[in-house]
Amino acid sequence: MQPLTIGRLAATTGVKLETVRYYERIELMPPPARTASGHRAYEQAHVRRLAFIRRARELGFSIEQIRALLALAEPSRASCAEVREIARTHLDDVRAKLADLTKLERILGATIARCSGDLAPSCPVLDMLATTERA
Amino acid sequence: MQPLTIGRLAATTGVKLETVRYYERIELMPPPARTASGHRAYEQAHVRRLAFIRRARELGFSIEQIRALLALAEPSRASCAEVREIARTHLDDVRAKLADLTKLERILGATIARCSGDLAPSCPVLDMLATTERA
DNA sequence: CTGCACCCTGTAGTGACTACAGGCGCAAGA
DNA sequence: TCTTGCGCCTGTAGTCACTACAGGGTGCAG
Repeated sequence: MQPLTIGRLAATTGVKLETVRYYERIELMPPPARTASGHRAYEQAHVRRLAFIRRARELGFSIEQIRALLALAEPSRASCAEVREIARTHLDDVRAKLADLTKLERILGATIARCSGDLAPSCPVLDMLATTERA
Repeated sequence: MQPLTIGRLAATTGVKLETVRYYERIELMPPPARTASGHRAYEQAHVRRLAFIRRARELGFSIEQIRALLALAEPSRASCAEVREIARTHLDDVRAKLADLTKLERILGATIARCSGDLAPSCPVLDMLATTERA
């Protein structure tokens, strides 16, 4: 298997080129071999690792969480419980955000619905934002 | 009406002291008068404006959106349509995030449910992350 | 050989704060 | 009177996860 350039790795995994370099800088990705001229040369293992990272980021895991997940995935995995713990913590975060956004959606939706958009004496949106503010 | 110190303004509106100074620096809040010794002295108008900002931030409006809302609220040219446009744009954002999070919640929830936490041959969470296909 | 896409490093910018560092002003307790 | 301690001041840097340059070098097709 031929090594890939950073551009090919980025295209293959759907991660931006600058982001790959960023992941290397923060030591989330291991530094690859270099060609004689200093270009990065990636192996298949890098593709797998970066794909894993991308998927986890899409699912909203933080970089630090991914670091932990990768560490747990590395050796002989008797650590499924720890993995589940990280995932459950993240799920709790997601559910909290979901609850906030749902409430928000209701408030904003109801307020905007009351707004005619015409030249009205007062604006329901501004009224909602300011019970005491006028000017 | 006595002017307030920055600490009192912060306590009254529930905005942190450093955040008040930050809002002044980015010109979201107008610079208040100063006492002889250089301490900030706030009027009632500042309290109203900061309360408006806080409410809007709670509802997830960006600083730039709030800047626009405040500009529209300033004179008596009640351009309710423009205000509604900003609010509707924000509502669209909220709904998009809501959809993403809902999907996420489903995937994470289902995956974790499949996880025993015991010593299993493979971990469903890691398997899901290692899978490139989109769910 | 001349373009031009690709790669390199390093730094700074994003949003919306938050956290110091290092100092001054002012009122109350010993 | 001293001192303690809080609250205020400025300015800078850190957070998170990138993203966007600036200013070059490399590699290959035409």
